[in-house]
Amino acid sequence: MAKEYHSKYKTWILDYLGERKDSRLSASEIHTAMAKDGLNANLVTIYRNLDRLVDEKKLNRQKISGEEENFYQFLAPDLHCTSHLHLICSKCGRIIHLNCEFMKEISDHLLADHGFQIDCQDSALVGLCRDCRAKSAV
Amino acid sequence: MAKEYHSKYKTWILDYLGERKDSRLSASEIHTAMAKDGLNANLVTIYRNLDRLVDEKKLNRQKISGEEENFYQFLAPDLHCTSHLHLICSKCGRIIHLNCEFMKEISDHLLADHGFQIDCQDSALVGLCRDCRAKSAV
DNA sequence: AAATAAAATGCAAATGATTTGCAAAAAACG
DNA sequence: CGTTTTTTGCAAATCATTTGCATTTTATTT
Repeated sequence: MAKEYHSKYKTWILDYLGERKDSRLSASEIHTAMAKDGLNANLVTIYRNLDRLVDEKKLNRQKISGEEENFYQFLAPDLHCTSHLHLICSKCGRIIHLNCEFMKEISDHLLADHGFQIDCQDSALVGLCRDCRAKSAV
Repeated sequence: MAKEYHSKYKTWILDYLGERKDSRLSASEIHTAMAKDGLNANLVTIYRNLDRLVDEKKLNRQKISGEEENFYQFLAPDLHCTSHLHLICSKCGRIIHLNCEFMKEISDHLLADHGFQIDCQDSALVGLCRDCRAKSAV
């Protein structure tokens, strides 16, 4: 008879990120957005709920070169985020889920020719998305 | 008539990482290794020299998911590190330079099919190298 | 070799993201 | 309601990294 507690903050975070599957937000960005929505949690509470959600594998935590903060990203079973790579735009933060047949070629090649077994969850390809490339090519 | 100062610490760091092109070390690892070699610099000095070397594009600074520290990697023009991806073993830290023809296929595909222009310098594929995979498959 | 200028160093303290200890508030369940 | 367990907030700790500043080292010029 395990008790089922729930935190409104945790629910809010999951909903919020679930509506933004193509982006990744930092703890403080989430904190700010939540406050704008009238829900005032302590930043520590945000961190704790993010930790729980990562433990429950409902969110993914990513840190890439040049960033000082961790970023959190929605992770649902039906997104298959553990089996594909993510492209992250270094300008706007947009996430592109690399859900194409080419993905398999990459992992096969790495394994066959380099003996390397990729861990998609922790890997990320950084660069410029189409929109930001267009903007910067003024 | 720009004066040319040089720091023995900077030289030591570059030499040390230059002899370890297939690995990446953190500031404190470098600090420790340097001390073992009888050269005692303050950790702050290590940080400052690493910054300079990154500015001079002689080292690359990388941070990946799950790591709290920055890691530094030797970067020489003849290694073409800016135009290929790096595979990083999450277990032993080994770096594999993805210097193969397949690399071009990856970047071409990302650009053509996803409009994404990869920045190899900040991208890294994390996973298990051949040796660590063999060990963990006991 | 001494004087000057610029850069490199060490120390202490600041920073910024994240974590932790602890007591109080909220939720679950009998 | 009363008890138990979880969640929260606050203050303080932590950890990697950075900064301010006075001192030392180095390069270059007398």
